[in-house]
Amino acid sequence: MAIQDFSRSLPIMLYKALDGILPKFRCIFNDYDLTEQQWRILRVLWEHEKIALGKLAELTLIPPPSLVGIVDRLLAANLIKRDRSDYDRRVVFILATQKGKDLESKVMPRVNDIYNEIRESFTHDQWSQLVGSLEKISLISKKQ
Amino acid sequence: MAIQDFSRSLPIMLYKALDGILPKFRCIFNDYDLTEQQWRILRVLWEHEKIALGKLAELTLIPPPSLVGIVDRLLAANLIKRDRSDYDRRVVFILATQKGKDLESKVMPRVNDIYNEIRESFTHDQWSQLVGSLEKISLISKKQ
DNA sequence: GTAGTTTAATTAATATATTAATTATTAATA
DNA sequence: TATTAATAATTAATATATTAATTAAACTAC
Repeated sequence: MAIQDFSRSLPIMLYKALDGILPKFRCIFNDYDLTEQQWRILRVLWEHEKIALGKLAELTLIPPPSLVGIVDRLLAANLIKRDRSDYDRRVVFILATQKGKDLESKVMPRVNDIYNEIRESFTHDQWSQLVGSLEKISLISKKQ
Repeated sequence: MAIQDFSRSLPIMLYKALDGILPKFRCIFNDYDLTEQQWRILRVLWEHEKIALGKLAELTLIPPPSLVGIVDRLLAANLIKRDRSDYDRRVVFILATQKGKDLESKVMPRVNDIYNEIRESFTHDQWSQLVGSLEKISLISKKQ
């Protein structure tokens, strides 16, 4: 099999796709002094009143060692709270403060506009094909 | 329009896809004491005898400020050389050393095996659909 | 030919990723 | 129960990303 062009390797294509859409979102986050990772954490907290740090790492795709520092900074910005579990003292729950909750109505509409703009540039069939392929790829390292 | 599940947002799906395949490649790079970014630079140098740092940043998708430090470390490992241009003293060319060139025959076959393994889990049609969609996404921030 | 502008690389400051080790707690087992 | 093993969070060390500012060189217009 012929050696493929590096620019058409799957990792590079995925990185380039991210580079293509992230700037649009970053413009929005920037207006609220949020980094992309901070946004991801708040985004999850708007759907979960209370969530263990490990579960938060899983849903945000942020590795736990990174998460600790990001949580520290969100704490300093008074956007979230820490709350150690009474049932299992190893577990730390993360919750949004009122200030953190209030951001949802400001940020989400603008973010959804971008989501829709992207989504609408594909047909329904193209989109479900894409979603299916990406899900398949994300499972590759899971099979033994 | 209904608020979509965060886990099905395009950025998260792209990140998850990367998380699905990168571990397979990292195992290989690890055997040669290379980081993923160092590998990307060498990968490009195996196709370009001599390349300006700016062009290297473009092809590897590594931002120039990061590239400076990564190049420093590859230099320390004696895998590449710096060479300032005589025609334009602002430009710095990067070249692989013999030691850097020698890695190609060791790393590329193993990397190509993974590429092929992934590629073969898709039909030709699915793959070209995927490539087309990713290319389209990567152009989004380019249009005014 | 000089002032102003652009460009390529770099530096600086801060945030995040990666990997390994550590701490505190809980679970499991002899 | 004492010991061992497993788990959740954290720390540590290093590498990379992001954004803004800087430096040096080249270009442009006057």
